[in-house]
Amino acid sequence: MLDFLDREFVERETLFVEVILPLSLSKNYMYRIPFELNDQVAIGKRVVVQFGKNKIYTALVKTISNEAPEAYEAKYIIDVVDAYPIITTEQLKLWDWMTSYYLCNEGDVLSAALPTGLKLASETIIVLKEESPLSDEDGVIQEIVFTDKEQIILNALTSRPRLTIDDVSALLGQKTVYPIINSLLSKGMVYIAEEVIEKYKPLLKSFVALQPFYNEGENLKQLFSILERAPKQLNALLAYLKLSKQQTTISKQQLLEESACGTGALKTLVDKEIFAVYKRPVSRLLENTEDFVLNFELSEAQNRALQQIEDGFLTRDVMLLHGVTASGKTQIYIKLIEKAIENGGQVLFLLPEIALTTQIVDRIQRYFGDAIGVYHSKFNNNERVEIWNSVLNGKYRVVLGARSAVFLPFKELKLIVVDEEHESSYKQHDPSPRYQARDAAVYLGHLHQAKVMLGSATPSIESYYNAVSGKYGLVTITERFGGVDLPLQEVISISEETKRKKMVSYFSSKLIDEIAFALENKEQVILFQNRRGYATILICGTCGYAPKCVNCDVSLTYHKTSGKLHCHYCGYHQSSINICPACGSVHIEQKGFGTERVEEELSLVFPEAKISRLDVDSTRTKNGLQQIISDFQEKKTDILIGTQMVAKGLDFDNVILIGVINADTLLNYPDFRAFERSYQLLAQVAGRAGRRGKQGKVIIQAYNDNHRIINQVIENKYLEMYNEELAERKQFNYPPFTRLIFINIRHKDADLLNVASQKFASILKGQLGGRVLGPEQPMVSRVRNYYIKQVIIKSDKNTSIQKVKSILKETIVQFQSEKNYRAVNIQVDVDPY
DNA sequence: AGCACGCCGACT
DNA sequence: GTCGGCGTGCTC
Repeated sequence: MLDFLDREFVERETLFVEVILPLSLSKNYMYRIPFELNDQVAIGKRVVVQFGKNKIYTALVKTISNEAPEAYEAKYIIDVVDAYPIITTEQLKLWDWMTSYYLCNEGDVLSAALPTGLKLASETIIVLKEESPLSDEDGVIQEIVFTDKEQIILNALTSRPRLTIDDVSALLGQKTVYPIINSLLSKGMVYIAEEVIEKYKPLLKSFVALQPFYNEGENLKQLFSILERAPKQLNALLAYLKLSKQQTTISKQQLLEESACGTGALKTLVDKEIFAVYKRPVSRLLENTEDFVLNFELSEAQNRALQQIEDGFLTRDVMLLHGVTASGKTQIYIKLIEKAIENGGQVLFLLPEIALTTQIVDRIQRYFGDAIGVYHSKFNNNERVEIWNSVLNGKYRVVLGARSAVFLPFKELKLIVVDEEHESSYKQHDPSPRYQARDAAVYLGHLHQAKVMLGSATPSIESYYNAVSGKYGLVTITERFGGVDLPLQEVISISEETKRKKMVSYFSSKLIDEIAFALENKEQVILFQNRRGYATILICGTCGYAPKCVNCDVSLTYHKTSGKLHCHYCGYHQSSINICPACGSVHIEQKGFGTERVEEELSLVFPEAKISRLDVDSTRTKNGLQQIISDFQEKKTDILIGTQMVAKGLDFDNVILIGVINADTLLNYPDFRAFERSYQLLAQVAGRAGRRGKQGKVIIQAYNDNHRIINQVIENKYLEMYNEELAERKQFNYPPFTRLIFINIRHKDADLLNVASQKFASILKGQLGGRVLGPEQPMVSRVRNYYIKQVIIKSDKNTSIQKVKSILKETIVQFQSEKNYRAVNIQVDVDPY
């Protein structure tokens, strides 16, 4: 008896879990496990918990312990969602690293990592009570008086079964709604409930099956005679029997297509209990069953590089492949991927977002068939959940993805490829976690003992430095695949051309001649202008007034397509002006120009040419991007004008000419990386020219035609650029010789912000001395009505960055504990590039 | 994030 | 006066 009780006691151990909630909270919360769920709870599973007064969330179990928290009584978890953990221990380690490295909350990481479909949250709904209490228990009719607002809600509830808090707020046109809802609640007219929304819905498809009874030969024979006088139904039966020889399950859709019997006949068959229709969840993901093995041979240079990479991986975990544009890096990746999956491993292939919509994905997908998954923002929730599960259960051996793919639940990761590793889109700027996916990938590789392959034609200074200094291995390819020559590159001085009156609009005579020549030969052209919109700003020629955004400290950009002035920071727009609102003058001038204007001017010069535009504005609509790209690929367009989007991993085979309309704006950007970025962008743009057998041509127009960066691009001198940049970085204490942390301090009140940021900087300086710079006014000092000040920490290599971060964290806590500054928003951006 | 509570200005 | 906006604090 005692024995039994003892065992019972052990089994009924009181357990507590620490969970991560999908909210930006600075700490995790503890819940108690009810005994009956003890053996269902596990680390990495989701649990349903109540947080606060009535909100329900799914949270993720991080740790389990048998120690009760002392300071408070823990709430019970409500339920366990998953049968198996959906998060691996490696993922939890990656999250921990990200939380401490980028100084963010664990909830931020969780929110970024999990597809929305795996996050549940409840919503408060208001429902009308069936029995309205217009009489009390004694049957006495009571007069209940409603206010107008209460009446509005009651009326709405007669036509709609339920209202959300937002609905009520919209209905009343006011923000504070709880007093009214509470009043209705106390009058007994409504009740409120928390509805948990399951965001992921499996796709159900209808299948058809013959009732088992007719599987007997005799019965089936009889069935034929029964259906003799119903030809359509007989057709359906025949079609079914035919299909069932080839496959085990037959969908309703398939049967209808095969037999052309119509839904009516099928329904009759179901009613007669000859057929049964049932629903089953199916995958939304396209099955790539075609076995499309494309065989290709590596060139000698590629083989050499591959060998060097494999040798390098024997002693190093990270290799950098520096291969000129069109040197065939993708084929090398494919060989590496092949070997990794042959050894039973999984592979993560990171690409910039835009490149995921195109050829490279196609190429790799054809090669690896249905073992490959693609993960990026184009997919909806449901699809993302299915991809997640396919990675988790090991169905996907290879995943191509944008930066967020580092969060997928790999179990046997053996190789990570980061293509175009220099791309700035690997860095997430907003919201937190402000992580750099390339760096996270290196850490992820470390966690899985996987090899990491970074590749680029124009490596970032940091990565190249890591390679040169021996932290990474380095492999270089200097020749293009198939021996295609690098494009002929030429710089045109805009000032010279202007002086000689040879500019037609924004185009030099040389550029115009080359475009004309290309069009005559039915070749394609890309023009690059790194500004969107029509005119950069409008300015009054009389008084100098320029329209500015009402929410941000920037001038508005004129967009001709919409006929409006747009703010590129907050999305604000207003109608354009013909008369200066300050002085009444009609002399409004347009300064600067963007892609829209280039498009318009070019169509005047080449009215016959088919021109399209690739920028954020033209790709905003769904499929807009895909459409523009495929039209260009299929040669439906002759000339493509684009912002830097055209440089990001897009491959076009028939482009013979690239024109850079104005290289100066890039070079003049006030940032220590401006030259590096300019080199990368120009070299990448230039690399799009002449990829299939033909030598391409690149024309760069600039006022600063003698700029060293332009010369280095033209002469393809990456190393020279690297060395000069590195010397500059060393001299002025920039990465890779120091580490940067940006601290953006924001508040709606400019004066308070000034005081607060001064105070914050001085506390920090007290701890970190000269490593702290600022506060300074950033280039754009107000966005969405928040004023911004920036404090920068520049920490040299001899200082422990871990120490700096913990001091920073403490300083923020200390600063925020002061009442006046509690509302001041502080955002930390570690490695802000 | 979202909800309660408490303070304060602007109107029936 | 009272309604509604807004700032502040808390959630295991």
